[in-house]
Amino acid sequence: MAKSDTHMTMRVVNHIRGMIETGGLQPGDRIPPEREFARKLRISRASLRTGIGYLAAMGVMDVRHGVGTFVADGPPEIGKSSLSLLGALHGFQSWQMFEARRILESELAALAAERGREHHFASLSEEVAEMYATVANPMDYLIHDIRFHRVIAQASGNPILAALMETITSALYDERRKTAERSRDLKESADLHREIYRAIRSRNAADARTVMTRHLTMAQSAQDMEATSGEPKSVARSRKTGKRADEA
Amino acid sequence: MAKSDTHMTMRVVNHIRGMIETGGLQPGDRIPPEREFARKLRISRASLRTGIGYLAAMGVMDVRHGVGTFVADGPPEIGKSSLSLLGALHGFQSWQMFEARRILESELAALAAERGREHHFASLSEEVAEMYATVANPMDYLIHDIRFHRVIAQASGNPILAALMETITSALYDERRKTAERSRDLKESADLHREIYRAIRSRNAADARTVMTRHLTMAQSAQDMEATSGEPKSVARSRKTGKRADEA
DNA sequence: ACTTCGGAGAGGTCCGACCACTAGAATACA
DNA sequence: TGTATTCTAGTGGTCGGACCTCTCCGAAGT
Repeated sequence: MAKSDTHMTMRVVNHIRGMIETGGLQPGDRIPPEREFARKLRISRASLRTGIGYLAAMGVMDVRHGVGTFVADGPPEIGKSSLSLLGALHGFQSWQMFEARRILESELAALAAERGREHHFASLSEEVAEMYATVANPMDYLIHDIRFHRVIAQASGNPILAALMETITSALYDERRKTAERSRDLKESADLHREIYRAIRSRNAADARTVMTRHLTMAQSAQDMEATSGEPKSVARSRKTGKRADEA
Repeated sequence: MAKSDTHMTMRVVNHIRGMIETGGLQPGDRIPPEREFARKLRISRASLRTGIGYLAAMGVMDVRHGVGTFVADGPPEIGKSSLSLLGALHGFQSWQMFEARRILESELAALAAERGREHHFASLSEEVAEMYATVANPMDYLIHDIRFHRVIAQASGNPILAALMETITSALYDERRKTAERSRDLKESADLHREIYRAIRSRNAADARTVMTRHLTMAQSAQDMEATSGEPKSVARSRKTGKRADEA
């Protein structure tokens, strides 16, 4: 994991990495134009672009056509776009994604109960109110649902876990974004969110974790039911060998 | 997340994605040589390469100089090399990584207790034995330590969580790979691993989770102590604004 | 002021040549 | 015969330089 010499790609990556680690490059900053930067690093523009592409794929750089290349701003993203690809490749099952989400979010809720601040609680309260107000409109409801969970992730005080959650949930939505839930379910869902909110606000970590687990378990079975009645196929496809994960 | 038309990169990515999703491309398979493939897709070799580079950065493709380009084999990797970069960029704290690891591995241990199979238990047992045998050699000990945790991840039956764990632990080792622990600590560590093993083998999920949590908490304080006595600097550097993570 | 137009500057794509690496075939040697 | 060496075809890596497209913003026109 060193190879600073060969491989132009790594040369670029390490150079920029160094600029970031020494604080010379911060989120939102712009790097020099490709032609100029390439000249400075004594490499071709093509090679420079390879390196930048690598960093952009990992969410570290943000390339904007006609504008420039910037260090990524906003919340960190860990392999956000890769999980669905990897999922198709390794045949991830839907229940595995739900399980991962359930585990992450439950702990996130517990942490939020311990470390959340007043403005987080205020946001959560507001989103819950909006959820009740939009039970008749699944599209709008979903927006507040997502925001609710996102606020909890922020309130947990752990951006790494928050990023992991973001990765999984986006892959989950990617898989089945249709799932137009019925209003009756949404009412129940809103009730659960309210319970979660109360547990967090009263700093009851154990309850927050428990209710969040219950909420996500229900959400999973709801989707499973809908999937079963529709097309009974799983995410996984037939594979050449099904035992790759068992080797050392 | 569609844009199949413009952007050559996405055209390539989506094409290969399609080949994977329809099962026409499986792990280990080789894609055509760049020149030929580019001609087939009616795009330049350069554009094809940017697309492949994107997929390679996400761990979906494996490009081997002088040999060919293959669909990634082996266990899935989610942003494995990106976390340390992202960490430097967003100022992830060491304790946050430890916390994420603790949460993931604790649940992984619990799941392993529920779903582990005989051959997993056998592997765990063997690694524990090796750990006791190498308490005097931190270098060798570490190998078995890592393998022990990896077997648990496999035994959990959830490759997604396993991949996330892999991502975090590798970033953790990346940060401080020196930490030559003392033999006395290793003996205690081995004892804890043995306890974890026993809990898992006896299918006691609660105990497995508890002991794993204890183990990782101890490991963290051990490293913290060592770090404090040495250089009292944190992973984070000074930032322009410290409130980026709080916006909607 | 407001709108429109155009140009500067940035990234995106392409071409075609050449370099570097790998694996296996062909060859030389013991 | 068996083994070591060399050669070579095939494949990814790098290069430079031409040209296209997109954004932004200021100048000109209304």
